[in-house]
Amino acid sequence: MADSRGTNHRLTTSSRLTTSSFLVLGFIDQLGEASPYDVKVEAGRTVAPFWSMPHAQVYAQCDRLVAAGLLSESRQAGGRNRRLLKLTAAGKAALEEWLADSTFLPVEARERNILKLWFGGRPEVHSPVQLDEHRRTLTEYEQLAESVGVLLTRGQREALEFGIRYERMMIDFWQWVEQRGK
Amino acid sequence: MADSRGTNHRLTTSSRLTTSSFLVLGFIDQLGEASPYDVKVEAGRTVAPFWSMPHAQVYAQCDRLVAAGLLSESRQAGGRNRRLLKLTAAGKAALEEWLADSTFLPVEARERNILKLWFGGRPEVHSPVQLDEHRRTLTEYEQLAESVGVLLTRGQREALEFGIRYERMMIDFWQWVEQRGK
DNA sequence: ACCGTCATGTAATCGGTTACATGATTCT
DNA sequence: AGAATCATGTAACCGATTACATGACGGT
Repeated sequence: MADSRGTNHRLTTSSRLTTSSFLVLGFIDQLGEASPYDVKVEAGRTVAPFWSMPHAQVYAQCDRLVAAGLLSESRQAGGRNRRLLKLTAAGKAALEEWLADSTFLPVEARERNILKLWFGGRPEVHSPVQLDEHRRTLTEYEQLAESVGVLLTRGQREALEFGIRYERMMIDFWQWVEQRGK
Repeated sequence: MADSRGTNHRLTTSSRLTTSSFLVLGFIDQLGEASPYDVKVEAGRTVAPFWSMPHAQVYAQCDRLVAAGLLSESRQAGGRNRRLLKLTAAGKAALEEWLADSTFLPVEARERNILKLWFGGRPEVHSPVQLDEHRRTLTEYEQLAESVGVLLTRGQREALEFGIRYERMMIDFWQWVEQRGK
């Protein structure tokens, strides 16, 4: 919702760099050279649980970033005429600046089911479903950590750790909610 | 960002009820009768850390909800000509349905600073700032729980508990990040 | 030759954000 | 009387979502 709140990175006179922009920059940086499709696939494979982006948005961001001179574009000669994107010097600089910016941006939890509790939703209706799902997700993350954990970069492992801790916290929370109902 | 993902509550042919809609409905239900301004103030005072809404959005939602017949509107005779809004039967029904809907909607954490770790941001740049802020917020929440805890409704206390647990989790997480750097 | 999915977009729409604006109270 | 803030909006813009559309490639 409120992606433009907080620090503003100006793109053009009218446009701003959003977190989605930096996602795209970040992936193209990691991949060296990539098509919008590559970015979409990579994003879906990895950070989707934290920050998802429909593919239309990836294409839109690529257009904007090329227009702003943060990405360079070359067409693959034959075949599917893919757009091959690379970071320009300016793009690299913008990404580095973003990565180094430690400004605290308060995150709104946006847990709808907790809002429902606030407004009088019945815990016993919600907690079983929530518990099931969070337990499932936790298992998934823990298996990931066990199987491919050592292959991850430091930052990737840290992000996964966050996911695991988040799920554990949610499980504890919903158990607590359930418990105090008795 | 993606508020319309997941269960869709249809408002008119073209429009949907979003979480913001139910926030407005929920507050007007709690207050009995309220002006958009009352909703804005109440939202800012209470759920803002979980789900904030700029006042322009509150007014827009009120308009939509009145148009959809979920709110009834009457003008205060003298004075500031305030709009007094009440839930209609349909509005009450829509709110109840939402509250009872336990569908699990995966929440994207959208913690930008964790995304930065993913893309190679330096932990030692981020963790001190994050730790400071999360500790501050935790203290705030804990004091709230201590001072007004008993006055809260069950659901409000649960939401606050979530906030406390979230902050604790974040503090533990960033400490873990800091620790493993050594 | 056909079919699925790969890959790449476009169009329409909408909710949300930002910024501007203004009359009504209340306080000093 | 003047200032501050209360209360209520409007307008413009924009990013994001949803849905539609289509050529290219790989396997059978």
